Amino acid sequence: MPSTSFPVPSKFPLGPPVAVGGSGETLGPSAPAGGTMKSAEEEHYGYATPGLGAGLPLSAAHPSLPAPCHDLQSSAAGVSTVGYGGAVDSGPSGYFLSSGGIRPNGAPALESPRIEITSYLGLHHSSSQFLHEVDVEDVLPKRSPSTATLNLPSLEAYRDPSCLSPASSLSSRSCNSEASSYESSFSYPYASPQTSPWQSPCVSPKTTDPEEGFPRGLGACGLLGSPRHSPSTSPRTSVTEESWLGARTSRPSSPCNKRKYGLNGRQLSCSPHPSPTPSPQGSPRVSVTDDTWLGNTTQYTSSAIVAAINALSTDSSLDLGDGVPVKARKTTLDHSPAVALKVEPAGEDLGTTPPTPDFQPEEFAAFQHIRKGAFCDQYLSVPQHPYPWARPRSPTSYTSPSLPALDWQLPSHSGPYELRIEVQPKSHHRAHYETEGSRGAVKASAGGHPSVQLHGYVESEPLTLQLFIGTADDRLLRPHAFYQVHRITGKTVSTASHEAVVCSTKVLEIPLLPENSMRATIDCAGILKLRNSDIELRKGETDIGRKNTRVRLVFRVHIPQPNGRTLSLQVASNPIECSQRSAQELPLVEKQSAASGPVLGGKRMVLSGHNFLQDSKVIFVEKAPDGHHIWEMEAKTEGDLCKPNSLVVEIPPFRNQRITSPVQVNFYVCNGKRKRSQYQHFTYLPANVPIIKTEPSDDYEPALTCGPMSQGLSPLPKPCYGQPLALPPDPGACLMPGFPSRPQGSASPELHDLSCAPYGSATAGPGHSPLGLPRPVGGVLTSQEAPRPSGVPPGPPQPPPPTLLQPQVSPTSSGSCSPGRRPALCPHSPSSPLPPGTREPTHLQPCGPAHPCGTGHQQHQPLEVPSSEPAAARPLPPPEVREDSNRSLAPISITVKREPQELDPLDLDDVNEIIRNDLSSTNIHS
DNA sequence: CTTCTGGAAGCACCA
DNA sequence: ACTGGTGCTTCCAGA
Repeated sequence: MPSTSFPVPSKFPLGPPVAVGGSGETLGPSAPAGGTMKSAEEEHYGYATPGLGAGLPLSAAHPSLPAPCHDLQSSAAGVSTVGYGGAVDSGPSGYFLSSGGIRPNGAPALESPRIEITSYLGLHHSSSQFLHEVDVEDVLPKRSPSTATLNLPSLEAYRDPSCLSPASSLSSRSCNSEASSYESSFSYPYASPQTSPWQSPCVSPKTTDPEEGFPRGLGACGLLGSPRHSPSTSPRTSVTEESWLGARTSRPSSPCNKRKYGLNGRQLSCSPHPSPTPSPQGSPRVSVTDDTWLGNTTQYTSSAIVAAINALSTDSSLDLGDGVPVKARKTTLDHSPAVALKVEPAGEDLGTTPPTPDFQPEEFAAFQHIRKGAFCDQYLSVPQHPYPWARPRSPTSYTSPSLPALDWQLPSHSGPYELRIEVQPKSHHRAHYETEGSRGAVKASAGGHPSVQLHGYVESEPLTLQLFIGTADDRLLRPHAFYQVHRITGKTVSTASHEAVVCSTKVLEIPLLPENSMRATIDCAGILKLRNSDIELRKGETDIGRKNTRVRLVFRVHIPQPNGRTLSLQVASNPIECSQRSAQELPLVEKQSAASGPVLGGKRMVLSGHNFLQDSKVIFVEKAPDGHHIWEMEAKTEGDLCKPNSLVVEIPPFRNQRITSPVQVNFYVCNGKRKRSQYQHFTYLPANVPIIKTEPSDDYEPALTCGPMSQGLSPLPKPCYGQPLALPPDPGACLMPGFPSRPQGSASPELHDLSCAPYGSATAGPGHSPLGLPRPVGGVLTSQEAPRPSGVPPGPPQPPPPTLLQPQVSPTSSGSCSPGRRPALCPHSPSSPLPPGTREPTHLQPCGPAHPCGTGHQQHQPLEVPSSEPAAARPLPPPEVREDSNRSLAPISITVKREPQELDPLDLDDVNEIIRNDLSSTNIHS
């Protein structure tokens, strides 16, 4: 493990800043050793950690918001502060406020003690949890300062101890542990309190911890964010807190019983104890649970209530909040109880997290520590880890503070820079469970390993490439709740890496060195599968794990800018099927020869992928915003040409030959009742599409639906959500420091729109997620929030008033963590499937406010507001953008271009009428 | 001996 | 309520 520590530390610019602040402080207090290291780091970096913490401000605002993560992110953004060091901007205050109680003090306060409470498995009840939280908060303050840093880590570690034991593979554990510790500190920023807990655990325990930690952590973000709805049910409901805990516990327990629902349900998790099996873990989990519990219980009172309310108000939010948030929140909230309450309502998650933000890193750390510590403590109190590597890490960890939340959609290129995946990973990679040994690093389809390169960077300063496991569904890209990146070490691994935890999401940090042309070979990243039962129980988790087995590798790089800001770029790989069974049976479309075609159909399209059968069927589907299928048509396939890896289909004519603007539909390959590929995007172009289309709006709509996805070629073009590339809502997002960009007015409105539409539809239809964002409390957010959000689409179904919007936005951002919330921005590329990676802000277009952005699912898509993005982001990207570019700029026009091909010069008049009708209709709908 | 894998058994859930 | 098909996890065993 330690080995991992690379020399790099210094190299990673980011790390230092972030980590430093939080970690350093925290460490110092609690663990001498660790502390020292961190402190050292901090010194080097000189961040203002505290300030950074401030970055969080947003979060504070968000409090209401659900996702802690968001908070973090948002906060960062909001703060705009300095990139790394970030200053804090006013944000902090905001945070505090928002956090309400959060106050720094409070936050830290988390009372580790509470942890003890943990015991309370029985608590199940949320109420109890809240209570805990409260307590914690109270406690925190006290400790926060001193203990916080070090202690937490230690605590966590200790807690995790349980984890430790459990853990299985060294690599992971070791990594985790190490990383985790650091991470935790770092993470704060991002992660909100939530994170912390996780992290801490992870960290400390070293080995095992990691896993546990992640899951939990994941839960926070992932849960929130993701919501898959899909499947249906979502277990999580009840448990939020518990779930977190449970999750943790459960794993360990795995042995025991997996899921007994009864068990799970609650306590069982507690069962975590049970988990013990996993030995270490068991306890750890327990602890965790405890934590959660505690948190819950304590805070419960107020927060619980609030949460409940919130939940009611906003579904998605709720979940989020519920999940991890609770604790986190609580903790954070704790700081300011009153506030907390408020927050919670809004978005639990947010609230929680945010609070943290406020606090200085230290505080966060404290929180985390506390939590962790609490948990851990109770269980184990092991000394923290050695920090040897700690320092090194710290550099890496930097990210946290002001960096954009992991669920933020960021562009892959901006100005002269472009982050590109030179070698895509294989479409299948069997993830390993914690109970199994590692299944190795993700490989490239052609052998070797994926590789990523940052183009356009001419500085001599090394950067850190972040890697985390993201979702691959139609929705916006976000950390995957059920999968975590797993650090692979060993003789076969040539790339140095270090694990960090951000918002409960494990992030692998890999050095990008100028001497290597800023290129990194990803041979150190495996994929860990978390048990569905563990994750679904999380408070905030809305996604379900069943059949949610596709992921994408998400790479990020944060480039310091002369103006003190940080430009963040992100690119996501093609989807990777991680299920053994699915990989063997489900058809997978990796590429399609055409992303769009005339409404008349008749053209052939070649699909390449896996598991195609002679009798495979290709079904084209048009979905309404609410998710209903408006039209379904089986395409003719050429059996003769069908091969396991390729399928030739004849594009069927669209139901409406008179469309005036491109219409995005989906199609999938079906090998049987339950053996369907993911939806792929396809855009029907008007037969005549004269350029008439003038109205962007029209175009947009269509585009929205799918557009984004197209970027890449990605096989998966998922519909709207596509996330793939989504852009960041705002470019600004990209820039860490000042989120100023965000503020950009226009954006916000748009966002709102998006959010509204998307969310609404999203939720409605597919069911997904929970977008519901809490509205948050817009008020709460205040200015701070506004900034950040830009990217994020607001969750709320309906757009709030302008003012609110911003706030919401921010919340959303914060919410990013939360599933529902994710930003809606989407690139417009209409149909074309964008590669995941690509996304540019610019590309994004705002969806009409009203529009449901596209089809139901797509709604999420949002739109983006290019303008909103900060200059940095904005810079359009270089040509590379590809499809996106087209989209981006003028979605409409672009579309138009396409159309021409097929269009006939038909009757413009008719066309115009149609357009008008469409518009009017759309407006109405909207 | 450890790690990486492929295969599959068992159990629980979904239709 | 029952049953078959699926999907998720855990185990086993070979390389």
